[in-house]
Amino acid sequence: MAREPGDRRETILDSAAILFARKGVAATTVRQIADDVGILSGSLYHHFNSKEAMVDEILSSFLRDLKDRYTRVLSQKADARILLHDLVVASLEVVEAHPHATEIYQNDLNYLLGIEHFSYLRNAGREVQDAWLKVIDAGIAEGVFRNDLDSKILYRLMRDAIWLSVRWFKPSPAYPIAKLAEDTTSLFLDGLTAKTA
Amino acid sequence: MAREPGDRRETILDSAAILFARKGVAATTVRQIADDVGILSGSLYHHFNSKEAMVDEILSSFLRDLKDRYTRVLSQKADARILLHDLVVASLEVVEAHPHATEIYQNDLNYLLGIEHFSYLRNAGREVQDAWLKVIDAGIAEGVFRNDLDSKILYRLMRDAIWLSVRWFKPSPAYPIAKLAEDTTSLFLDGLTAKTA
DNA sequence: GTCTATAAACTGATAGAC
DNA sequence: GTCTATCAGTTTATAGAC
Repeated sequence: MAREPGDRRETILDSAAILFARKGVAATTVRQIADDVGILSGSLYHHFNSKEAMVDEILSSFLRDLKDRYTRVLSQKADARILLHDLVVASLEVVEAHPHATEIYQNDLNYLLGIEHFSYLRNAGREVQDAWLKVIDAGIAEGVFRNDLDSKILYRLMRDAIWLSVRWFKPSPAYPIAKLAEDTTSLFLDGLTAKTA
Repeated sequence: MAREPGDRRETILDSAAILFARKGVAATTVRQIADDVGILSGSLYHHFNSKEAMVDEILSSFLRDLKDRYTRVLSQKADARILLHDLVVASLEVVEAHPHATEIYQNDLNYLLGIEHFSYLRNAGREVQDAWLKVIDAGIAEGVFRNDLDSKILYRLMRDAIWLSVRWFKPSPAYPIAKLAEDTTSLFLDGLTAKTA
């Protein structure tokens, strides 16, 4: 098993992401990251310019993946119900692929937005919103979705329910990610009320 | 307008709560709190034993209020649909009454649970969950709610959507908190799909 | 690529004057 | 109740040896 170049960087980023997600970026010290990797804190600066740079790299790859998947979903021609379902699936797949980055984004966004360098996160959030609003508004226009609820409010309610699943959902053979996507979509599309058959 | 005793404590807690909510507990320094109040950091320790003690007081009054309101809701005899609606209303009223505490709880729970003193927050979360599960499970048993979705998953999806509204919802005359409660309940009970009348 | 050593700034908190 | 002054510990980050 030959080690690739850049392997070391990845090891460090993995440790950092786990710690950032568990205790928050501000409360995680470079010493703790170095301890976890098994080196001294000064050595981290051979690989990264700063603690911020580590956060940046973690969040960037997360957002890149998210944007790609959303673009793929929106490129389909399909019923708004299908597209909404596919956005849920795409989101949950990103949660699965980047659980720590997702948690950092959810927990520390306010803190990061206070740092000049991370102001680009505001645009990222806006692009995600645009994707959802496109689908929701199309559904309303087609008469597939109700028109008595504000689409931005619908988006925000669904967004938070979906992304915060990173805090509690652990996929298992009995309840895999695909099943959570089905159940979440079903709840949002059809509601909790029992069918009076 | 006579100043009550304890007024000063409240002033400090208000500043602290706003800063904790905006940047996170770990990233907020006692100096920043003191600056915001208009005193020096050492003077804070005449009113509080530690930074933790401030967080503790902010979260305690938040959780006390929440628990009281949930108890009042559950003491009613009513249809599960009504009780679910009332839990939503109670939650959003607590968000409105304690916006900063709500945000601190949502953003910094992981960090706080890492501090020995805040382990009681785990129980608080469990009690909230119990209240919701009681209502959801009763609704399923009565046949009012669907029985094909796991009640714990339903709870978590609704919980995160409701509580995270603290991050974006600002009540206005045109869209007051009661309206958000109606819309949220309506989405969860009836879903997004248009009625085919 | 890691370590040694350390700088420079910042942190929560304390003691005692006023 | 606030300020002055300060402590002891911690923080991110750097310079240079190995």
